[in-house]
Amino acid sequence: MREVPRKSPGRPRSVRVHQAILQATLELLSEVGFGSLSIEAIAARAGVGKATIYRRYSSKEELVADAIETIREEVTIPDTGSFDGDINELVEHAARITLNPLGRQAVATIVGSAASNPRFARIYWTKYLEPRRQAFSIVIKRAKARGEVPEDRDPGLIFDVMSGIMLYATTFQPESESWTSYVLRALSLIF
Amino acid sequence: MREVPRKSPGRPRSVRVHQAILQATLELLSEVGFGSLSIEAIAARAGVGKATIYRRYSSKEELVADAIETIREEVTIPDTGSFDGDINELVEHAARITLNPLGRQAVATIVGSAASNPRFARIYWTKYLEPRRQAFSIVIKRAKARGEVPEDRDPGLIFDVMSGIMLYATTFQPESESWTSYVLRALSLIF
Amino acid sequence: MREVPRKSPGRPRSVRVHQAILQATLELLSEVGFGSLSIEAIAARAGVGKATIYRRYSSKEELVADAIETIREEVTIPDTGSFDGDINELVEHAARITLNPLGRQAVATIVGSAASNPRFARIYWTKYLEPRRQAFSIVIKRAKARGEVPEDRDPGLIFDVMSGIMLYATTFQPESESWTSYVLRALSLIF
Amino acid sequence: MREVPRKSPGRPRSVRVHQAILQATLELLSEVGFGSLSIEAIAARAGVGKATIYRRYSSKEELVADAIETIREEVTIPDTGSFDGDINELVEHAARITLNPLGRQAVATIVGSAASNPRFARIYWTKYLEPRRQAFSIVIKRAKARGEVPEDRDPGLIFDVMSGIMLYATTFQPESESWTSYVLRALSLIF
DNA sequence: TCCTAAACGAGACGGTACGTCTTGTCTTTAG
DNA sequence: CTAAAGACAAGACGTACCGTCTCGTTTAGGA
Repeated sequence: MREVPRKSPGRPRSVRVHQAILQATLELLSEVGFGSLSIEAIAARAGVGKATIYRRYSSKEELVADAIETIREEVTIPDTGSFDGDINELVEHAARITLNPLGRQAVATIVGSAASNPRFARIYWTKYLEPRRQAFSIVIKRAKARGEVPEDRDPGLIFDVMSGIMLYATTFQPESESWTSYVLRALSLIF
Repeated sequence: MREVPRKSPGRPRSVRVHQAILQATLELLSEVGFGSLSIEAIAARAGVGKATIYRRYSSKEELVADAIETIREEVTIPDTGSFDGDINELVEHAARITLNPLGRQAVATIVGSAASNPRFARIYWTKYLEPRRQAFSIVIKRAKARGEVPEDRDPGLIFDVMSGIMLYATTFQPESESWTSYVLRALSLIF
Repeated sequence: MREVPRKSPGRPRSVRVHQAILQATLELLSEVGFGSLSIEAIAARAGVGKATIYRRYSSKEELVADAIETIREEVTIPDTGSFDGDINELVEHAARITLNPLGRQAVATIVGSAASNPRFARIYWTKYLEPRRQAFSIVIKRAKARGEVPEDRDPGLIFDVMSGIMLYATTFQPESESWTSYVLRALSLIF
Repeated sequence: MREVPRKSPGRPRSVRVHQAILQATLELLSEVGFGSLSIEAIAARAGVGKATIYRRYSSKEELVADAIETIREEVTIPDTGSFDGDINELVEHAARITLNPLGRQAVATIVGSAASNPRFARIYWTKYLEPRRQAFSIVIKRAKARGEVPEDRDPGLIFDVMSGIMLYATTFQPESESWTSYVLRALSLIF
């Protein structure tokens, strides 16, 4: 993004404050969940006036969406030499995100808001899933070259099915089996 | 339903009131979503005192869980003669539930609450998914008998993957394609 | 047909709460003044929720008007045997009210609000001044009978002039002289 | 037009700004009253930054006191040839001030603040009442010379009683009679 | 038929959080 | 150095619900 030379008069918005708000939001999100998240508490924890938050975001959804964005990690394209190895690495990476409190709450927030607030799901799709979906096609391309995946498979669709499985596993956490091994077992059905 | 002969003294709880509460809950759930659902509004719409609700349910989650239970439809085991036909019927049935406002909100509620309130997901699992998972194994058995599905496939796992795909499709509603055709296309990857 | 005292349904409003609100209002009024009086503080001091106050009064003015009403003392008609004695007693009685913090603030509130809120002054007039104005005419009647006051004097007007003097003295508190002796000196001009 | 010759370094305070602030203050004072008067609104109407106001005045009271000062009219000493005529002129002059919105609000502000903020009443006393009180003694002196007022009357006290009557009339605006005629009628009691 | 006791509608209650507004201070750029 | 613009921490505003608590009024057995 181009750094726009500012002309707007008045005191500029504080970067420090911005970060304090986002951090407090993420902390509280992972502690109490989206439903019990209050702007009042975020402001208090961030040491900030409520108006300072409302100046930036017009709703809790918007704020949380922005906060969640900041924790998105770099898109990683595994290249272990085998398709199985690549998939393993992707799943383990997803597990690290999905299984800590913040990740769970983030996922829950997105899916929970999706029904009443499609814009919210859109943000998650655009900012998080889409880039990974793109990157994943490279993994598939390599696997096809190695003959590990049939040529006619749609990479996007494979990614979606994988994501669906992980979403399902996260929601209805299997009890007798680890998340990772369950997901891998389910994935064996498609490959 | 026959009234069970009770011994407890005093005025018995009104069946009419019970139903009014549940109906008002479902109506409001589909209108405003779980997050904006207020007991106050439910009581008002049902023409009931708040205490009457709290006498039955100790939390919004409990009430909604009970309300959602009442809309679960009969478990249907399709038997069209071919596996493809059976799957088609299942998906179309799921579409009818998932694509109306109430169904969407119900799913969103369950997944959204899953992170902070596992009990909620548990109810949905026990009351809704599990029975269908069981029933689905019959469909698979028939398909195996017809040679349409390999013998070593785990029916439960297939059901889970299908559910995952539908959950994903419901959350990140594809824009350019209908829910049903998208889901069927994704399912073609596993069969 | 007899007007049956219709009893409204629901929990009746608590008398204890009502009094706590009024008392807290008066306390804070005398401590911080009308301008700095906050509903929040009144609620806190009364140990009451804000909504409980707003249920009864729709504005700070209304609440304070009601609170001030409760401190109005009994209308006293002095009868010392002489007009001078009666006036003395009235002024001393007024002094007791006007010179304590609560009385000062009450007067200040009424006069300060009179410009933007005539209704406020009206209440004070109807509930406080009018009855005293009526009662005062008896004092004058006795004085006229004794020949201490000319027959053609309008009792209401005399009362108004007396009140004006006291209001003026209260507002521009003389420094070198006591309120009482100053007021009596001023009154000597009219009698 | 040239700015006033400066001695202090830096940009001099703008006279235009100063006047804009005072005018906006008076306008808003007469529109919404002292209680609802906000620095924010004054700054907005004057087209001025809030800090510019705070640089000049450290409180709303100070600002309003200064603003009210600017509207004080010249002290006029009537000389119609008769005491009655002089009084008539004084009362009519007072009516012009007291009966327009700004005058009413100014009076209300002064009296309303007197209880919690004696300094405020002091300003009004010093800047407004005192000079007129002095001037009034000349009117009385002439009346005494003409034999219209007894020699032993204290001019200051007469002025005070007159002011008290007017203050009272302004606060409890008589309904059935004009302010002026009511005041004159009341004054007839002392002369 | 009366008595007992819970259920019911209504709504008051002490609170929490909402989103907005104002206060007095601060930080920036422009003059 | 002042001015405008506006960000900032603090906290009051009046509203909406929370979950609990009286009220007076049904609505059922059991006596």
